[in-house]
Amino acid sequence: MTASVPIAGTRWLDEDEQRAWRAYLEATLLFFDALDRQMQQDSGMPHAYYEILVRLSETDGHSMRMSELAVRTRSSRSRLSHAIDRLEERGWVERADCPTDRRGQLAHLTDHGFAVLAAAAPSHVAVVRKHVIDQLSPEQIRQLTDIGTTIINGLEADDRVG
Amino acid sequence: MTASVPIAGTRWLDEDEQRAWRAYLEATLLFFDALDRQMQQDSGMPHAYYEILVRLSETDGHSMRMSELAVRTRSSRSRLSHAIDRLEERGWVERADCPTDRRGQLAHLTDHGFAVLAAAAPSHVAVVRKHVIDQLSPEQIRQLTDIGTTIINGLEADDRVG
DNA sequence: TCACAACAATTGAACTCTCAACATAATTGA
DNA sequence: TCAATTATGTTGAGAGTTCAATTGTTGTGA
Repeated sequence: MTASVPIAGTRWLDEDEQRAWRAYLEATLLFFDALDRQMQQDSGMPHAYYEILVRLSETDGHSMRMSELAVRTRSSRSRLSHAIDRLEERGWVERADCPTDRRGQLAHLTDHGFAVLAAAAPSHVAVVRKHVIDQLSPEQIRQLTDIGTTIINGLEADDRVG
Repeated sequence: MTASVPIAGTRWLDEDEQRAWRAYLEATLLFFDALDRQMQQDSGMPHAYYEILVRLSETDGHSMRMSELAVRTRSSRSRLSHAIDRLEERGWVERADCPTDRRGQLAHLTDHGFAVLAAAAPSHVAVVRKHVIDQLSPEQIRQLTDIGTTIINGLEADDRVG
């Protein structure tokens, strides 16, 4: 739908906006498909699972509350819960009761999980570099940081309001 | 995994690159989740289906070959085939034999499908505007276009090679 | 012309994600 | 103190995606 189909009250995208949106959309569709395919082939897990392992590996004790982990990985609680099920089946993560809140659960990265993460990391970085980072100038790296941060802030503000 | 875990031959991301990648990743995870949720609530379809209808609506005759439609929507053939199944069940799209190639199939947007698309468009544009376009300056809109286009070109070149 | 490769599209199973519903525990405030 | 509210996490069903295998068609080179 374009500006040639006017509907009262709708501000359509102008040509520049349309191009930006399509470029962002298509780049993202293509890249995330490529990323997931590569992660699946090289490391036997989807990218989302890799990010869970990364987040756990960055903490002291390689453990984190489920709710905290969901926020950090930008995941829903339900998605995380299912994902941790799969990761537990593979022995990469274990669940433990939270000592300070009986509702809580801790996700803990096992030594095996850490080894799997370490093995997966190089090819993951290689793909991100090849298709994103190394394609862009240092200036564009800064621009992408600003654009991404701005979008995140807007979405988080929106979240807090409704 | 960071530069603090050196592995021979791997070029890790430096701090600026790391920030850019995380900002892009998280903005995209948050935004596409929000977009899909909104599309599902307001229009009863995932964003990917909306894009299929848009592409069909942009052609003369509201028809396109499956393979062509797959390329334009940055979709796999399999994904598209399943998606068209669902869209056909709802009466928004119909399949027809291709007159020039007996292997081929045409996807055709029905009048009902077009009406559904027209009804869905305003709230779709509103979300894209709210969370992306209206958050960015005209300069950032240009930057995002360039960044996205660069990434697309790299991925397409990679595709042609291997 | 014919065998063989490449192309177009589909299929079904396995997997991931979403959504709503649920169970349990902590917190709030009257 | 205790009922109502809020928070944490899980579950199962339904929906979408992926991957490999399959069918049928077209193109190519000997």
